[in-house]
Order: sequence, then structure tokens, then C-alpha cells
Amino acid sequence: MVNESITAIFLNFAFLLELKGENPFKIRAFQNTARVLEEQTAPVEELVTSGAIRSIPGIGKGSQGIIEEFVKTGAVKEFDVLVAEFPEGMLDLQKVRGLGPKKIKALYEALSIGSLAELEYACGENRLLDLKGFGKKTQDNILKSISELKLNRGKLLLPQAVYEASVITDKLSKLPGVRGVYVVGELRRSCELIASLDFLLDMESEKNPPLPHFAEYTELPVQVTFSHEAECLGDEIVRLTGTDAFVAALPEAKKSANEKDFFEARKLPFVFPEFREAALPAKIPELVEEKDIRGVFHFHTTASDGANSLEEMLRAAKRLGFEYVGVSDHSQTAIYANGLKDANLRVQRAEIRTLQEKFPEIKIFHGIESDILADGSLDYPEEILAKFDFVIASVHSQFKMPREQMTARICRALENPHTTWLGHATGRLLLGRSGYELDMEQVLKTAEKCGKAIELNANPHRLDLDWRWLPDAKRRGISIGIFPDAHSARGMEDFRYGVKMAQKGGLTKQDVSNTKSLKEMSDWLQRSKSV
DNA sequence: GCCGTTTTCGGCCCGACTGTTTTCAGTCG
Repeated sequence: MVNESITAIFLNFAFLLELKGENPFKIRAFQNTARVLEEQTAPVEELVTSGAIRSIPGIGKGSQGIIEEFVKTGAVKEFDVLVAEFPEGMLDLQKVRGLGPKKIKALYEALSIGSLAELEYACGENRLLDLKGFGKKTQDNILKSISELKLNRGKLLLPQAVYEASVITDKLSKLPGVRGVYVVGELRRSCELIASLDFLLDMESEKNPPLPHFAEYTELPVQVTFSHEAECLGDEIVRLTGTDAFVAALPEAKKSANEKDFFEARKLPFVFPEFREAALPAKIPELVEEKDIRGVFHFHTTASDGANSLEEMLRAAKRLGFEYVGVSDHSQTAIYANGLKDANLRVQRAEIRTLQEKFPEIKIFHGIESDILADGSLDYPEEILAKFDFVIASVHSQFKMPREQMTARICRALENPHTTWLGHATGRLLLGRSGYELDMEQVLKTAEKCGKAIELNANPHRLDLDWRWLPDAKRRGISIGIFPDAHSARGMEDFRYGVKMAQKGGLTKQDVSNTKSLKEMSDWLQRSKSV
């Protein structure tokens, strides 16, 4: 997480320099440094101590100094001085959709707006209307975005919450008299957004130690419960893990010292915390697990907008024990992501042939993440589409279509015989933007009718399809692909978040496309192409 | 600030979309 902290410093540094009207190329250099740091698989401490930091393209002397200072002292003086020149809430303004540095600069200089609250107030007073470059629509959009931000205030994405909880767990476990620390609540259930961190402490005696000052480690509220009776620890863990609906529907039984006994006492199999969002169904499904995943299909390489080469991605896949992978870079219309033209595809195909010999233990499928164009067609002519082993069809542009039009667009893509999976079905970015307007039921119906599969995008920013739709998809027999949408070797591991969501949605191994054996997968891809 | 050289200075990234405009600036992916 130190990587994330230093990345954020460079981005904010660039932002504040832009507000000051500094050299745009210096600004871009800092943004570039942030991007490069984001792509590093190794922790920055390691890069600094090993000296590797000196040979990373894009990171020069200046950035190096800043990074080293941060690793050594945990802060960057020059940055802190810069931050102090602006109102405290200045950085928050970046979160408002439609506001970039230029507009924020205008708001700050003309109206002294330096926080979300001030911005909201100024909108309420119609004070933005007179500003050059602003109008009624901009003001309305700002207000809308601020109200969304308020809704999400104080929530964290799953990975960051996991990290902060691990730091706190470490602190708690060192307190006197603590026998064990248990993470409970929504984090234990792996909810996609976390609003509070909950812990249960197993204590040796009745005496409770003073708790650490949590604000140092997290901005989330922290709830700590002490348990003094070891013989009913299992009951406590289950109760605090929740949900209330799940717990309330369980039969009564004798007290249990651990969770395993708790379920045994009720003649139940162990229920994954992820699957405790509601009362247990009569028939408890055997949920899919990480070890069932035999390969992944959605990831990008340096050929489009990925940070690592195909070879590096394959090495990551090998480390994860995958039997097959499907590379899917962006298609030609995705200019911003350096989408692949026909000539690039041929190069990639040749590269795959070479690498396949080098990595005989992993079967490489060649596919594409094809943009779904505005009219619902895919991004290549028929003869090119026919060459892919698989196609993930995703919407990447024109998010603001009316609901009916967007639904028709996506359904048309599902009806295309070349489509294998529908990618990130709603386009949402958690804590960022809500998905496009869509009739999901109609989309699922169409997928069922056309025998198409749907992706559960496991990138923790997306987790899309939302797990709440999974039972419906399962009922319709729609195969779900749990894919990382990785843009770096490190990102390959994100498939794990997808597995957690699949568990929340009650999916079994059979419901998930990429639990198939290599043989089954090859056959299935062949068959699905001929539908 | 970074890079790369025809090595110490000059160049550094694209296109669609939106909402403002009346010809374009800013944002975003």
C-alpha cells in the first residue's frame, strides 16, 4: 500500500502544480511517474533498496528523490509545503465528475472555492452561472456528482479496506491479554464497498486493554468487541459477521468455541462468510472457490494499454497455476487505449505462436475485448472476428444513451455469433460512476436466448456484473466468466475478488466458465463460435 | 521533469463528447 500512497502523492502533486500554473510538462512528468509506479509489481521500498528505481523508464532524478524521501521518512516535504498553500478540501474537488484542474482552478480563483461543501453551496446560489466556461448544465452535473459522492462518503474499495484492517489486526494482536483477533462484519463477508471495520478480540481475562488510536490507520469507523468467554467464541464470530438476516434464520444449538463447531452443531456445512448476505436457502450450494479457477480470459498487454508484455503476463499466469489464458487487448476503435488494428493482430498472433512454444504448459487463446459500437455491432469485419478464439464484447463509449437504446445496443452485441462473453455489463466504477442506464433483465433474457456467457469483471473497481444479479443469471443457465481485466501482471490476481463475488451470488463451480478443464474449454469455445 | 541525442537543449499524445460557445476549451477514457 506504500505504492498506492506514493502514487497518490505524485497525482496530487501534479494537480496542485497545475492549479499554480506550473510547466505543463513537469506536470505530465509527475503524472507519468504515478502511472509507472502503479504498474510496479514490487513494493517501492524494495525498488529503492535494490537500486532498481534508478533504471525505470519514466522515473528520473527528480521523482527518484521524492520516492526515496517518502520511503525513508513517510512524507515528502516539498509536497506538504505545496498542500499547505491551498485550502484543506482542495484535493477533494478532483473527485467531482466533469471537473478537471482547469475548471477547479477557475472556481478557486474566481469564487475562492476550496472544498466540496463550498462548491455545493455556490451551486445552490447559482454562482457558477456567471463564470466563463460554466453554465446551467455544468452546475447541475456538479450537484449531481456531489450528491453521489456524499452517498459514498466514508466507504472504501475492498482491497484498501483489507489492507487497513490487516494493519489494525497487527496492532490489536500485540495488545496485552489478547489471545486472538478476528475480522468480522462486512469486510469478513467481502462486501464490494466497506463502510466500517469490525473486529472481535478473544481475551484472556475480563480486563480490557486501552485501544490504539485508529485514526492513524484508517478513516473508517472501527468497531471492536471483546469476548471473554472462549467457549462461545464461535457464536460471537458468526453473530458479528452477520448478516442479521442470515443469523436470525439459523437454528438454535449449544454454544461453540469456533465457527466450524458452530455449523457442525447445526448439522450444516461450513458456510462461506461471503454467502451470508441472506438466510440460507433450503439447498446449500457448493460454492465455487479460488482453486476451481483453471485460467482467465480478460487481460491486456503492452500491445494496447497494458503495462506488461504478453510474456510477463504469462509468467504471472504460470505463478497462479493456470492451465490456459485468453489474451484480449482493446479493439481498434479504442484509440485512447491504443486499440489493435488488423496488422497489430497479426503481429500478436505471431507472438502467441512463439510464446506458446516457450510456455507449453499454458494454452494461450487469442481473443479481443471488442468495443460494442453505438449501433451494437462489434469493432471488426466478419472475417477478422472469425479468427479469434473468443470475443469479450464491452461498452467503452457513449455511456449516456437512453435506457432502451443502450439495452438494444448490448442485446445486439449478444446476438452477434462471434460474441463469447459480455464484458463488464453495467460499466460501473465503484465509488466513481454508476453504470449506464440498462434493462438488465432484458440483457439476461437475451444472453439466455442466444446461449451467451457474461463476464464477472473481478477488477475491484468494477465487480461487474453486480453479484446481486448472479442468482438470476444462474437460473437462466448463463455461464459466468470470472476475469481479472488485468492491465498489469499484478492485476492478474484480482480474479480472487471475482470469486468472492461469485460466492456472494451463490455460484457453484459448474456456473463459472473458467472452471472448465482445458479440453472442455477448447470444445466449448469451438461450439460457441458455431452457434 | 524526462528523454535522447544529430549529447546539455528542444520536444514532449490521441479523438470523441460535452457544454459552452459562435469556433472552442476542458474532460475523459
